[in-house]
Amino acid sequence: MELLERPQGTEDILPASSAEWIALEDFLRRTALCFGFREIRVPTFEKTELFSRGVGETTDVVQKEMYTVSSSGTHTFTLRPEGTAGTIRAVLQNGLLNEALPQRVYYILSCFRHENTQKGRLREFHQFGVEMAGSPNPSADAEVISLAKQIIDDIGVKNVELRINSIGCPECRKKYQEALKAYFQPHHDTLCPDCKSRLERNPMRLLDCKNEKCHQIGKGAPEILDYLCDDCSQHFEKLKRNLGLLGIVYTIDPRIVRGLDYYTKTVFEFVTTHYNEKEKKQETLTVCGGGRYDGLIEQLGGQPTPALGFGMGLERMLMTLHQQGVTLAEPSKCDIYFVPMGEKAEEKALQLTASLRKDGIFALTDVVGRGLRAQMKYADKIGARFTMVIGDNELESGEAVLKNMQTGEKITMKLDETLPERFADIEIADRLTKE
RNA sequence: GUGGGUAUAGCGUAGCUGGUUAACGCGUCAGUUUGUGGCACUGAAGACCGUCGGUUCGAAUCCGACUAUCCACCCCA
Repeated sequence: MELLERPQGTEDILPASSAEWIALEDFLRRTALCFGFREIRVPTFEKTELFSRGVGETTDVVQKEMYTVSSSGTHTFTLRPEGTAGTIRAVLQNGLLNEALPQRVYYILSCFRHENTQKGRLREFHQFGVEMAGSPNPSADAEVISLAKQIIDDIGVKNVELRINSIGCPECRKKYQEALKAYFQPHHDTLCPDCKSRLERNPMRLLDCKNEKCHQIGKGAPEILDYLCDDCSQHFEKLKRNLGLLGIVYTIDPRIVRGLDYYTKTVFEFVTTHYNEKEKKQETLTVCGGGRYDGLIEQLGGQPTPALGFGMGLERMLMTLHQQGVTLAEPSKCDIYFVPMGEKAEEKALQLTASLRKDGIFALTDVVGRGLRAQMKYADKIGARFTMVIGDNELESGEAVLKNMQTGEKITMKLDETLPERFADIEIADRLTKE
């Protein structure tokens, strides 16, 4: 039954949970709009070079996690491993930076990374993200962060911590990396093998090594914040001030370096903490990560333009909500189910169902040919809120009984063209009494 | 790429000191006389016991490999 096996790291979103995804997406769209962001939709795949140049040749994402296919032989294409590169490409290609700046766009899309899967880590996962281009000002950073913050708070995720850092501009980083090398060099022999190679390639990566020895050595390492140039330093100070004004609590985490090369200055993460009863330890999960990438647009061939953004993992958001006992939405239930008995009644039910549907009511009737009892059972199983039996008696009298499946209450109604309207009133009243 | 766990109907499980028709719960379908669902009862469908190979008279059960999946490292959303 290999055919029936889903590829590793992918998920089916079934009818039972799709309502929750829709609710989440609606919420994201509404909130993003309040901050002036409008939706952009870009292709699922792009030319491979866009990612290798945009995301960075040396990153793990580019080096070993991309799904790359060649088609015509002249180009190779890659399923997007993140949303920023393609979005910026579209913004540049379509001249969106010629509109009033800053340009604000958001996206909801799936990303693909060939990783080993585990909890909260998929090969196809969904991301909500925003990008703002055209402002070098730290208040732009604060605005983007406050959008993420508002989403996380309003949707009801708890135990979330905002961690910020500045990794400076390329100049400060160069100085810092030299300082790091100088610091770690004497410890070279005690470092783990990974870190030995990191020392040459990307010394900043040593800082978040989980190896105990490297970790200990790293504790005394110089911090990037001490190596920021005046401009970067002032930028970071103003960001902190703005966050304070917005009442946004944060911690400074000098070890956030982020895995994508395009970041400059501000980087941040929203991290959830969750106590795992089984393992008896605190687990953390990044649900949102982002930062400023002032060099990316130029790197991709546009006019030098400062920009920033974030990506938010939707599976991780839902997972965290579920761990915290929150459900965003329940699947829709049938409003009314018609139970016809006999051929004539079937015809009547068919017409009634159609007329209710035209009024936007979720109405069903038998399409299997079941008897009364079986139909009632079916209506019960699908959670129908009302049922109406139609047989010879009803056809003759032109009246039928509407039954509230939850309360058992019965109302006699005329089977004429006013039925949809009158049913809608009853249905709304029923909904209200429940809330 | 590295390390560990798991693999039996749609789902959750039992069976695992080898022994013939693989069991149970939930779910699905039909029925308990065409006039009202939830409860109960009856019955049915549904599993080549992850795959391949080995040991044996005999394998879901023991052994090996592979694959998938989960968890952790790495890294990230």
